[in-house]
Amino acid sequence: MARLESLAEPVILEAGAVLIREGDEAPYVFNITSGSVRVFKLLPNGRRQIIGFLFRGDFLGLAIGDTYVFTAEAMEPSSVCRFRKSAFRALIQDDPPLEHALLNRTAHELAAAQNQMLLLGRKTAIERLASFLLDLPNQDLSRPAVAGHVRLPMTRGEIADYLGLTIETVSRVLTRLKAQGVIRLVSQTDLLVERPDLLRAHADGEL
Amino acid sequence: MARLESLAEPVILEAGAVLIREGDEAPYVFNITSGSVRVFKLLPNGRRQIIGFLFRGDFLGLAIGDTYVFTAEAMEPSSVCRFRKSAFRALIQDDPPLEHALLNRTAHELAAAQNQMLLLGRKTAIERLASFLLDLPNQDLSRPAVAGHVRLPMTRGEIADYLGLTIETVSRVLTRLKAQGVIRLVSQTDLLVERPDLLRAHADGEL
DNA sequence: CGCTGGTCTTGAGCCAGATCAAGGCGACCG
DNA sequence: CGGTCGCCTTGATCTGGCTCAAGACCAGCG
Repeated sequence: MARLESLAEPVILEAGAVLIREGDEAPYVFNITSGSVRVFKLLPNGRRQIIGFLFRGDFLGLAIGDTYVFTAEAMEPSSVCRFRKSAFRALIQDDPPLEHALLNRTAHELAAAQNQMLLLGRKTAIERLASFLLDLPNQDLSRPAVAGHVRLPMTRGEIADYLGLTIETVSRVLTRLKAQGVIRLVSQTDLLVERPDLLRAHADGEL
Repeated sequence: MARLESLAEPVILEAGAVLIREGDEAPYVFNITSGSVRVFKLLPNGRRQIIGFLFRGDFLGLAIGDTYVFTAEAMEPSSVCRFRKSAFRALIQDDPPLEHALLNRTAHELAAAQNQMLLLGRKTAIERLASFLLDLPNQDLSRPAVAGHVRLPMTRGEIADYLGLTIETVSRVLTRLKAQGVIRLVSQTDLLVERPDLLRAHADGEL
């Protein structure tokens, strides 16, 4: 880790800054030190699929090949550490524990991607939202975690593009969950899960 | 590799045999030596999402955790090599090149999963089929590869569950592509791509 | 051969979610 | 504080793909 740090170039990003552009040459690997990042792919006519949301500690750009296969943008003011890929590879080369940790992370990401494939291919809108709310890492480290409290650091549009829906459907389904007493909308970015059991049942497609 | 083989237990599977059952304890890792395997997840009411099709040489069951997170079944008479996970892990432990190769494979699988997320979340039925036909590894090793020839070793139902569609839609879209002169259906399991350019355009959502 | 069961195609109608359209609600700013 | 700009919500309508239904096409088998 100490050796990793010696290679790190810190970079400060403002909200909306492009970290990685799909199709560009891929000389860097990144590690997020603060803030949040959205990773997505685009179709020619502008349709967007968000692949994931990344937070402090997450790695980015590890994927193989000479060009990036997705775009990454800061969602808010953020900071990252940048490593030249060649140097990063060399470091991994003679640090088996590091490579092992990387394999572990990648395997976890793969499992998460497979869950998302199930969600995108076979779940209804309400099941997608329920799954999403349950999966959200309750990464609200600043304040004492209130039980059932969920922060949505992204916009409705980003949620929609992550879940393969439209903004309107996301909004309507949240309203529906509220009407059912499953959740309570505290503000646009905060909500309370009042019935975790029902939310779980929805997520698993049992209702 | 030689050491790998010393740990291998060969297993013969008939068509439809269950290799891995989601939720079961996960003591084994597998490598496919012949045939083909479908990997999928189920929702309580029977909806199925096929995560991938695996062929000779592919690894299976590497994912972390104590229980399998998906089901795997042989699609035809197949054979695999089985390794105890503990032994496999120990072997990896002191074989960095092997671990490196594994990381590489996993990273590739992750990239493929991300492409599939784009497909499932944002592509139309015709775009999904076009992408699928282009991605199919032309793994027809037995006969001299005819240019543009694609074999579909799986049923329409399996294609549907892989692409997040229904059997009927898969059938209709193939008929539509045929009517457009993009492909020709030679038999139920074989087709010819007559206009690769159009197929590519469809796959990228440009039509 | 004719039967049988599985798979595939095709048609008709329907519906969940998309699209189109109109406000509402803050947050920020001068 | 009034105005403006970005989101977000809500309503009305439309539609791509699903569902339901009926045959067609085999391959295997007695």
